[in-house]
Amino acid sequence: LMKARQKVKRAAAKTSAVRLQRNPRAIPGQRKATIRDVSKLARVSRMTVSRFFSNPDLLLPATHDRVARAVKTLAFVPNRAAGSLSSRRSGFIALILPSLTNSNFAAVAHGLTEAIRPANYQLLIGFTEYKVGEEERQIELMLARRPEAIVVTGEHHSRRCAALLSACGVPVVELSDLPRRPIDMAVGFSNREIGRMAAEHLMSLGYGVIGAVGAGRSDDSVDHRGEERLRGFEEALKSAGRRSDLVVRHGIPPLSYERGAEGLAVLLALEPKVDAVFTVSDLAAVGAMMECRRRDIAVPGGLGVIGFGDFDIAAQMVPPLTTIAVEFENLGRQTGNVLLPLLRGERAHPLSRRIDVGMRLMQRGTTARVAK
Amino acid sequence: LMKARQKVKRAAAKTSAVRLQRNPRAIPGQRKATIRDVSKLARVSRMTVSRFFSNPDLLLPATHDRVARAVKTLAFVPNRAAGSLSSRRSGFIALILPSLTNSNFAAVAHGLTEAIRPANYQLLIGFTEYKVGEEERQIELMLARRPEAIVVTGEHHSRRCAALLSACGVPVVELSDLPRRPIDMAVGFSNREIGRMAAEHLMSLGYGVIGAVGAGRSDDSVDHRGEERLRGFEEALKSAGRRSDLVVRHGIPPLSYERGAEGLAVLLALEPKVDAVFTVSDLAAVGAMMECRRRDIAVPGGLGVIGFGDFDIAAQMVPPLTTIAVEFENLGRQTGNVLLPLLRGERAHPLSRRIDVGMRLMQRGTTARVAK
DNA sequence: GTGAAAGCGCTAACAT
DNA sequence: ATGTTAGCGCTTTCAC
Repeated sequence: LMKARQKVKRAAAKTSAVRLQRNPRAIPGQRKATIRDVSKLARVSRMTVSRFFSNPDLLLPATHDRVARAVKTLAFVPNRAAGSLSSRRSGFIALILPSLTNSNFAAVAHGLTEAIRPANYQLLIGFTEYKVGEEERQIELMLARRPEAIVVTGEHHSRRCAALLSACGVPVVELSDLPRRPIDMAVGFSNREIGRMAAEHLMSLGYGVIGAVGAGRSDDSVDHRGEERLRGFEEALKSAGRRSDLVVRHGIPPLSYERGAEGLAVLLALEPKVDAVFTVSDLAAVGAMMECRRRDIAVPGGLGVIGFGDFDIAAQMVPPLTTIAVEFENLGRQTGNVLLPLLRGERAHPLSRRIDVGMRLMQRGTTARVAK
Repeated sequence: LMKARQKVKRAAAKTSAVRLQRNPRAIPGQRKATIRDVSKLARVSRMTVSRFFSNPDLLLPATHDRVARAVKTLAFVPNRAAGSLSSRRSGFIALILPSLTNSNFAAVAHGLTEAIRPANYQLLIGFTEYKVGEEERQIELMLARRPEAIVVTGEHHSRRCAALLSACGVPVVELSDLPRRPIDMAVGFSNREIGRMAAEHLMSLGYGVIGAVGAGRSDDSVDHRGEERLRGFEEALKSAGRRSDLVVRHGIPPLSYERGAEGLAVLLALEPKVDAVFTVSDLAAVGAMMECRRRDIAVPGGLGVIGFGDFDIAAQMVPPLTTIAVEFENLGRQTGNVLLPLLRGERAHPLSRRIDVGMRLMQRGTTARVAK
C-alpha cells in the first residue's frame, strides 16, 4: 500500500510541475505566502504554524519565535476561506438591514459588532433598501458564505425567505420586531405598542384631532415596521372612540425630512383642524416641524408633534422633539449577547429566545397640555 | 498505476467510513448538501453541477432540468468558501469606513454596492469608529478573506496599514481624499479645498470675524478629513490677511449636533464678535443653528453659517443651510466603476487612478451679504 | 510539544 | 456537452 501511494504521488508531482500558475483568471498580484511556505522557512510542520495562530501557548518558546519570524518575513496572512472550509466555521455573522442610511440601523450594526468582537466574529452586512425581492437575494448570498448566525430585520419575510431561514441550520435572530412565533429568536420591541403609546400620549395631553404620517409603499418596497406603528396608532384612537382616519401614507420608504414636511402638508389639506401629529420617524417629525415654521404654525401650541426613534437631532430641535426612544445600539449588543453562547455550542436559554428591549417616551417640548 | 490508485481509494474509504462527524466543534445544524450530493441525485458529475451555477447555458436542457430539480429538493446552496479556495477568487470587495452612523459614508456604501452588484461581488464592510488602531485590525481581518479589492477611507494610514495595503496584491482605492501619491488609486475630493471654499465664501459676502468648529482628537481617535478642512480654512484666511485663530476643535469625532452647539458656545466665548462660522460638518452646523436660536442670535444676520456635506437636513432647515456638497453616493459608484475593469483583469487606465468627484457650494439661507 | 495523513467542497485544466 | 483528475490552503484527528 505504501509503495502504491508513493507511485501515485510521484505521478502527481510530474503533472503539477508542468502547470505552475493554475488559474490565469485568478486575481492578479504576486502569489500570497501559504502556511506551507511559513512552515518550510521555520522548519516546522504546517500544523505548528496553524497552532501558532490558534493556540500559541502550545508551542515551545523557541518554536514560537521561529514561526513568528517566518510569518513576519513572508508577511503571511492566513487564508480564512481555507480555514473555514476545513474547520467548518466561517467566522461570519450575517446581518441584513433595510438600509444603512438610517442611523438607528447603523447603531444596531455598531452594537452587534462590539458585542461579537471579543469572540472574533466578523459581520457580513447586507442591505435591502426596503425592496422586497432584495431580502431573498441577500439571504442567499449570505448562506453561500456559511455564516454561523443570521440576523434579519423585522418579522415579515417572503415564504421563500422564511423557508431559507428556518432550514439554514444556524441561529436566526429577527431584529426590531417581536413576532408571536419567531423563526428562531427575536430581539426587539413592539412597533404596534409604539403607535399606541404615541396616540395615548397625545390624547392624554388633551389634543383633539390627531393625525399621523408614515411612508407609503410601492410595488417593490415596504416599511413593515412603520406600518405596524401606524396600525397601533389607529387601534388606540379607535378604542378610545376617536377619529382614526387621519393617517397619511406618503412617499416610498425610507421616510425623510422632506417626505415628513410633505406628509404634514397632505394631512393639513385633509383636515385643517388637526392639532397633533404622530410621525413614524423622527426624521419625518423634524420635516413636519420645519413645515410648521414655514407656515407659522406654533409647536406645540398650534400643533403637537411626536416622533419615533430619538434620533440625535430630536433633542437638539427648538423646541426639542417629543419622541419614543429605543436603544438601538443596545439592541445590537443584546443580539450579540444572545448569539455568543449559542456560537460556543451552548444550548439556547428558552427565556432568551424573545427579548423585549422596550421603549421609552421622551416627553420634550413639542407636545404639551392643551388648554381646553 | 490504476490498480494502485484503486487500492489507495479503498483504503481511504475505509477510514472515512469510521468517522462520520469529522469536527464536533463545527457549527451545529444538520449537514448541508454538497455539490456531490446534488451530482449523485441528478446522476451527473460534480462539474456539471458546478457549471449549472457558473455557466448554465453549457448544459443540455434535459441535464439542466435534472440538476435544477436536485438542487431544489436538496435546498443546495453552493459553499463559496470552497469555491473561493479553488478558483482563487473570493468575490469580496473590502470597504473600511470610519463609521456607518454618518449618512454620507452610508451613501458611499450604497453607491458602491450598486455599482458592483451586476458583477456579483459582495461588500465586506468594516468600521473603525475613528480609532487609529482599528484600521490596522480591520485591514488584517479583511486580508484574511482575500478580497479582490480594498477600499479604505482617507489618505492617512499608519506605517503598518500602508505596508499591508501596498503589499496586498489587489487594487486599493483610497476614498474621499486625493493623496498626492496614492497607494494605488484614489477617488475623492480635496478636503483642504473645501475649507478654502468655505472661507472664501464667507469673506466674499463681507463677513469680518470668521471662526470655525471641528472635532478634536484623543489619543486613539482622529478625523483627518475634518482636520484637512480646517487647515484649508485657516490657509485661506491667512493668505487674505485675516485672523485665522478662531478655530475651535471640540469633542472627539464623529462630530454631532450637540458637539456643534457646544463648539459654537466655545467660539462665542473666545470671541463674541464672531459674525460667521464654518463647521466641518452639517451636523455641527445644525447644532450651531439651534444654539443660535436658543441665544436669539439671528442667522444669517447675526451669524453666518456654512457647513459641509449637504446632509438631508441642510436643505430642510429654516433658514436652509448653506453648505458644500459632495455626491457621496456617486463617490461610491465611481469607485465601483474604477474597480470593475480591473477585476475583470483589464489594465488600469492611468487617468482613472485619481478621480476628483469635485464639490459644489450650495448657497442657501444661512449666509448672506453683510451690510457694511 | 510536534508531526503525518486525510479531507473540507469546490473549480481549473484537460480529456473525451 | 460532460467527465476525470488534481489541487486550492487550511484544520482535524490521531500518532508519536
